[in-house]
Amino acid sequence: MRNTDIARVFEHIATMLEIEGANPFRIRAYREGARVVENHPEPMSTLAGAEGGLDGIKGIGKDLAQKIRDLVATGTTATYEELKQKVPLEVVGLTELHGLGPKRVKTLMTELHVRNRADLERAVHAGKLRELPGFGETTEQNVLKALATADSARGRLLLHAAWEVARALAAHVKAVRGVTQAEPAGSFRRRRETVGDLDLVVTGGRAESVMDAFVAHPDVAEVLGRGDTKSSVRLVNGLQVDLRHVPPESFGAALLYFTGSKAHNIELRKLAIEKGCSLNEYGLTKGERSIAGRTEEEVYRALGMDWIPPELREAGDEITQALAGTLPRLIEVSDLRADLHMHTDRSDGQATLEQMVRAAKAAGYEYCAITEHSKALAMANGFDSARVRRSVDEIAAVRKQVGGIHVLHGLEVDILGGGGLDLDDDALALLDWVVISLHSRLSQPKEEMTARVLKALDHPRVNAMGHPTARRIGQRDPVELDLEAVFERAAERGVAMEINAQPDRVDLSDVNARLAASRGVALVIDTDAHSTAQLEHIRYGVFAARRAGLEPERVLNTLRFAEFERRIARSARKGTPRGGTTGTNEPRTGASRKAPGAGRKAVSAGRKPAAASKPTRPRAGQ
DNA sequence: GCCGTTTTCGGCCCGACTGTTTTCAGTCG
Repeated sequence: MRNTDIARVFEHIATMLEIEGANPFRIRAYREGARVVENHPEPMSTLAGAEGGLDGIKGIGKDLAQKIRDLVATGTTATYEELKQKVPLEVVGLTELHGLGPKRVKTLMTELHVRNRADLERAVHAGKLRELPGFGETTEQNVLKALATADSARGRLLLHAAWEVARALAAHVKAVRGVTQAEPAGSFRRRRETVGDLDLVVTGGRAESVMDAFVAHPDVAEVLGRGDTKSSVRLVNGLQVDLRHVPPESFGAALLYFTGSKAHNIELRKLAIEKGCSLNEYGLTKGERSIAGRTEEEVYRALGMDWIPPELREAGDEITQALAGTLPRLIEVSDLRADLHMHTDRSDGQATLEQMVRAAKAAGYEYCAITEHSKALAMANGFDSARVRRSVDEIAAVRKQVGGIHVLHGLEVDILGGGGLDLDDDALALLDWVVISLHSRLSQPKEEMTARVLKALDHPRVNAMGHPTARRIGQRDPVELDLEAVFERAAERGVAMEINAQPDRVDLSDVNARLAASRGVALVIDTDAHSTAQLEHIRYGVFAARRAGLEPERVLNTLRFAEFERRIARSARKGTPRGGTTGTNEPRTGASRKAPGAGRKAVSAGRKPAAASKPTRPRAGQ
């Protein structure tokens, strides 16, 4: 059982207790336990086996430790089983719908005998919700909307939820004697933000041994089918996985075929036909003669084009580009030199300031920005101006404690309802890096929301906008916002747009990031990490950027620190309105592109961080 | 249920917003 699985059980227990009306602090303890487990760098399954392995983990006491041991050993725990009798899991799932919390779900259960989604849908459509105490017509409409939103993501899993298990399965199968290659294909390989199912393409070894190993994997909950070349299973997390065993001479063609997208494949087959060939999952053939199929490169080459990264295979313009040899050099995680959005336990993060900075350094970054919340998020311990002033010294101290990485004193400032910023100008002037974000009043009508964001972008101290559409995949739609207008203004003002890498945000999305780049907007890719473990989520931001076709030059935090400092200082001078040209956002070619990542680890060796000896922000006073 | 503890139980982040009310409950973050 993985940490994420254990965390999910604790989350479920918390919600069940909430519906039952249990002691709120007991509920919180389970929630906290879930968070701690999910973000813990070591697997609970290992720790549970070792004597005292679970001791001293903050948030995990005697009781939860025992439950973790139960879960690891038996897959469940008594409390969970008992609660499931009273509150079915399907009912727990209903609380994930926006606008439905434990109290209303409890009412639905007792008053209307709602036991699952289907019951709820029937009740909503029959107009029964509005009659319930605490409900009304608006709430009924909101539930209807929430059901529709959830529908679009139904049956699909966040890429992050499939990530570990897909890689583990591939490695598991690869370990079978004789197997030479095992690759997850499908939308997983194209790095879409959610995946419906997983296709695993395998070659080498005896098919029978491969199938044996596959269905025996500990994460397999159910075997749906098993044949000579194909088997299907359902995993404990609900994901369906199909494995196909193919001969080595077909591996590339099969990988290509099962990676898709369907539209991309159709375009390729058309091209093959133009050349008098035929393309299918077994290979590219001309009459009886096999032309290519062993590798993807071989197939693409035979069709007269460059190999296309899976992220681009959506039948946009990638085939034209591949034929012309003009595919972009897509950004990679190793191109990034900074993470510019992260929280510590000073606001609502879990790690201390020092731990977070050390983790960023360990991730190989040359610089980073610590960006706590502002005071509008009271529950998150948001900073007011006095707290920001105290923070100046704290940041200075951590720069001394942890050498070898430049630490920017940042803040994630709330955009208030009218477009004002949740921090006064004097305090803003103390910051090196200002990210502005929407966290409240997310249902404003489009015109109001657009005006609000445009006003915020106009503030001269703003460097970037965090998770610009505030969506939560499968849970909350993006805000109503005229993105064209927002990108235009951002380009004018030199404000970067963030690709937030939280797996359930990925915001900007690939599509919107592409639009932003086409309008000359600079992008930043950040994790918004609330723990050191979440720094790894950066990959999901990079995936979106790759799907958007972004080259490293488009992304601000690929710049070396000195260049980055110059860039944000230049943006600061653009504070007063001027005839907007996007020219200053054009990529600087050359310098940043050479030897990606080469300088990162080297920097920590000797160079003293400039920021450490200069606590005031570089652009202050300009 | 966890933590801290001046060891055995008291305290545990709460403000904004919405939609329901007619003074506040529920939800969100």
